[in-house]
Amino acid sequence: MLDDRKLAVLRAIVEDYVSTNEPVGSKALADRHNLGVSPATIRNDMAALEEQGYITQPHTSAGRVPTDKGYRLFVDRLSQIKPLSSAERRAIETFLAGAVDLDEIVMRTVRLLAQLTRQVAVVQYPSLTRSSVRHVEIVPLAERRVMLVLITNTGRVEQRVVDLPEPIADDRIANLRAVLNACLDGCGLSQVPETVADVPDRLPPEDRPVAATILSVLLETLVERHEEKIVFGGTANLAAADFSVGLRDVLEALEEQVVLIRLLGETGGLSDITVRIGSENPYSGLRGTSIVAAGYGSGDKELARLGVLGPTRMDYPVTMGAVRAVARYVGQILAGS
Amino acid sequence: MLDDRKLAVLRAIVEDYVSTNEPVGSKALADRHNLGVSPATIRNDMAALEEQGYITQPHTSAGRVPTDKGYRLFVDRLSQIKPLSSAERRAIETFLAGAVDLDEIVMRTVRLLAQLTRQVAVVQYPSLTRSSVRHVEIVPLAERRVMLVLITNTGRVEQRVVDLPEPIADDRIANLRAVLNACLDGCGLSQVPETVADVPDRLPPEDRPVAATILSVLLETLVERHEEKIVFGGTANLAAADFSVGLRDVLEALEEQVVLIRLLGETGGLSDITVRIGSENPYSGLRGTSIVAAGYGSGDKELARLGVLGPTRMDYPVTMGAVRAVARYVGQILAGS
DNA sequence: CTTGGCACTCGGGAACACAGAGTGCCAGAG
DNA sequence: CTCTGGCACTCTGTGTTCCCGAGTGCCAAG
Repeated sequence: MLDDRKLAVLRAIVEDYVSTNEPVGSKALADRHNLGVSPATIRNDMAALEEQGYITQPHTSAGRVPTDKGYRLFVDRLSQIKPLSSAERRAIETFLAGAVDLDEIVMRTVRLLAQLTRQVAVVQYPSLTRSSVRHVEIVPLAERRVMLVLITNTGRVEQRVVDLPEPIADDRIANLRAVLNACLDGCGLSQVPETVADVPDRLPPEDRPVAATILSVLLETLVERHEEKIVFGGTANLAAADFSVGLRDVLEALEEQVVLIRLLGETGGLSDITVRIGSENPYSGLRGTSIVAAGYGSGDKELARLGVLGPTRMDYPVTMGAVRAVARYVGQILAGS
Repeated sequence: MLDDRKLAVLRAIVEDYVSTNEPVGSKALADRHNLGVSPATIRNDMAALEEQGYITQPHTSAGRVPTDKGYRLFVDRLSQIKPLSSAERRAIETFLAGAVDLDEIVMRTVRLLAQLTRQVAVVQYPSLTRSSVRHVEIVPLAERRVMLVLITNTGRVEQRVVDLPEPIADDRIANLRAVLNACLDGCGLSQVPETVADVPDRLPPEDRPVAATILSVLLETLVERHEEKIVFGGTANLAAADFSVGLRDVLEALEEQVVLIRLLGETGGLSDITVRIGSENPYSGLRGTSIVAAGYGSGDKELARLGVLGPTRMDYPVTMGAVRAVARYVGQILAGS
């Protein structure tokens, strides 16, 4: 059905279209790639490719443009991920290494990705549900008010102010803190609900009401914050792409946390790269855009995802290379801190 | 030089141009506003206004458009800040009241402002330098590693991992924490450097090296984070405005923290509203945009600033009203938490 | 199966004309 | 001195027409 030459033609079309942003015709193809056949032959192949929905012409007698299906085939079978240059690798490394805390790691990652790919970058904070507890701190603020701080092994910090039902002395707080930490240290966040069930039993009866209040806030924090935290940057690159049409929709989508999270998608393997092309992705405002995403994590556990978003007409091999590389480095940095 | 009628004409031009986005001519003015004079008279006034640089014509024989100088006069002398409707007030109140921590307050404020003004919203986190210490926490992570957590009276939390020169037992950490908190509690962040100078003296000699390390990181955090944290949102509104030209520049400016901070500008009084119109603002990429900003804070102290950014052709009275209202409510919320 | 030739189609730019909105100026009235 | 109506002038934006060129599909021959 699709012999090797037809595939080569499709590849050539995608490459040319990506680099020139103009519909590509049979003559130009024959000139720029040495396919060893004449334009007429290419035209026949193109007719076949169009027949099967891999390419299309914007109007009669213009060149051909890849369809989403065409890009899909290209990504799956016709392209190889392009590794970064060693200069780029070094740049990533030094740039990320300068970060002092999680916020800064994430922020720098966004900038890095955006700059490297000239696209919009999207980075998810290490997921709460997949992290574990490193420490729980209870800080007295006023007689009947404490701040609850939860620190995860990924460096993420959640804090909440808690109003207590009754005043409580500092030493009782200290005890509560010790018990909590004893129970929870190293506990996976998803196990926290079961684990804390034991806590009241280990406390003197008079502390239990206060503990209950604090624990309920703790659980609430976990549940409520189940919605993942996510940031993006590099929107200026959108304006540079010829986008204009639909730009508004894209910006709107980016500001919708929910859409953004679904966009990054479910996890594949840790260094699997997910590509969603145009209409494949789950939000109609993003019909003209593709998403290239990957998971990152330390060790072999995926903590969260990151990726870029750009016009379907993007340089997939290069973009995928950049996303993969950044994901790996972020994983390393997180593991080391 | 500028009699009342000329000012009325200018006001009418600004209002019409803002609402229609088309150069406004003498006839249209005479029709839509009852100025009581004929178009010819208005033409004479317009000639005078143009002479003095308040309005301009895009090309010969088009209507007039206000210049930056014209908007300035309008804002300073011809307009009154328009208060929000009570429905809007209620909406603000309930929306902001639902926030559980500082991050969420800021995030919601951004959304609120963006939605209310249909413009890009910019909100600065309560400034570190103008806050004071509520609590310092030192959390042991490993034998020679602790996490330093700094909580401010505005609810802001800064954390840093510190590698220690030598192992240290938990009870010594506890002592250090107690001393630190005793010294720093309630201390304005800008006074911290002097205040911590005493700390080593109050510690047993063997703890001093460790304390020195921790203190240096603490000071570093204060200095380094002197750069203020700032977020924005509502960029989709930019695309909706006819912007197109220069949009790229605007997006770039928004992603530059430094530019953004200077944009919000120095503090005036607490409920003073600052307006920067077009070329008045300090960044060339923003020639076509205006910034409306205000300080917010609890009590009478300004903690930080917030505002919106939009095309110079914006509805200043309404925008200023929204910014002022939001700033006040945010102040209240912060004071209450 | 490939190739060169050929007629056909269509989009986009250039040239042009035209209507409409708006101006500036002037002379006369209040 | 100020306001007004009239008038000639000057633009821009839009619609029309025309033409070129790129690119195609098809066909017959190698």
